[in-house]
Amino acid sequence: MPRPKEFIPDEALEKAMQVFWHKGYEATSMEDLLEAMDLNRGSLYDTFGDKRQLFLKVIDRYCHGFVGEKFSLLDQPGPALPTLRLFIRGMIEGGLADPQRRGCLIANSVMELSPHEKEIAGTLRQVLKLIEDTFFRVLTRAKQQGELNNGKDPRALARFLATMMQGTIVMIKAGASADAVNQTAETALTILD
Amino acid sequence: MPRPKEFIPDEALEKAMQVFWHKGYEATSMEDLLEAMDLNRGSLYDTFGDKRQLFLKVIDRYCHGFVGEKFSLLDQPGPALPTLRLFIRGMIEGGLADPQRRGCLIANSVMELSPHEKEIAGTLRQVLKLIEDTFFRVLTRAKQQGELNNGKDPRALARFLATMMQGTIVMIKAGASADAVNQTAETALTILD
DNA sequence: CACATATTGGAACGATCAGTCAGTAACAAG
DNA sequence: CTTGTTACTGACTGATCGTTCCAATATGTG
Repeated sequence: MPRPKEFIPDEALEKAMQVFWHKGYEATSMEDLLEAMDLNRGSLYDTFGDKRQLFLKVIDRYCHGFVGEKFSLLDQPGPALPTLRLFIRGMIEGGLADPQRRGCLIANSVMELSPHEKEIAGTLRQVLKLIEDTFFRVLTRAKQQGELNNGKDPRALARFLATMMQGTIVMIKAGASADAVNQTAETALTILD
Repeated sequence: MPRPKEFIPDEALEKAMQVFWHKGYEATSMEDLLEAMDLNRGSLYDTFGDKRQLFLKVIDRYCHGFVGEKFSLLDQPGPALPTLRLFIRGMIEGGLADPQRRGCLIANSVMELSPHEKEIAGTLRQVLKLIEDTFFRVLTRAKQQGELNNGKDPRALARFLATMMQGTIVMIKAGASADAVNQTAETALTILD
């Protein structure tokens, strides 16, 4: 009996994500979102709540969709360490290829909001934990398969890789050259040897 | 003959820096700045120009004062590598000790503004280059003094350390535990062995 | 003491902010 | 067709944004 929506919520959420990713939370106005999502105020507020709630939904989508999809590659059986290396190089290549240098929505949001928005900060911390844990699993598997030196600590390495990724994102956003970023990544990866 | 200013510009700039550091550029209002700097609109605009110009002055101050001061320790004669290790550990300890977890004004600004504000982005890139070059000098010195393995590349390591620092700042802002951050730092430092 | 000058305090500007709401439109069930 | 339920529309709110402007004020010099 209700009148059907004239938009697909998930598609609208995708558009909202692009805007937040590109401009950041504060710098994104509801006007921006309405235009990008191609719907009107009432529909937006009815469907997604206010700006913060919408943003939380966007973060959730980014986490489960974008991040989850990419990182699930690491949990597939087969050689662990080479896959991990390829994954990290691919991640960096992707970041460098973006002409807008938007970096990573998670890192952007941590830097902009974590100190002030406790609820959002909690969500973001969970995502980072998820990333660390994925690295941990693949490193543990690498160790079991004899690909990783037995003296190495998978937890420490997982944290190291996660931190390194975030640092690389900062450098990419700062405008570092592809050469410098790649050299840094290769330097970091030597720690797995 | 003119009436003297009732405030010390440099002190006011210091206050402005604290606000920008804590809240970020967009989220800081002129109202916030007026209150913190304890002066009135006319004086602020006459002395520092508009918000962006004030921010550039703040960045400049942060770079020459805060960053310059700390990093100059690395250029002093004596043992290079141990000094570098102490420096990095001290940097991280300082970041963790800040109850507000403000991170680093440079990194914060890169993440918030670099993609959109070309002028500010240029200034920030210069500061990061300055940091990388300081690491490069100390590593080169370490190599000359036989403290660093001859096979190591000072430029690559300098970039690595700079990137690692930025990543650590992200993690600190994200609310990572001191243990995790310290473990990560120690893992990263093994690359100097 | 008075002049010249820069600072000061605050009113006011238009623009934009996030969010609200009453009125209209569209669908499905009875 | 009527009715109930939801979605869309767009004008509107009060607050806040960065910025401008000016009269009042306070100072050091002649």
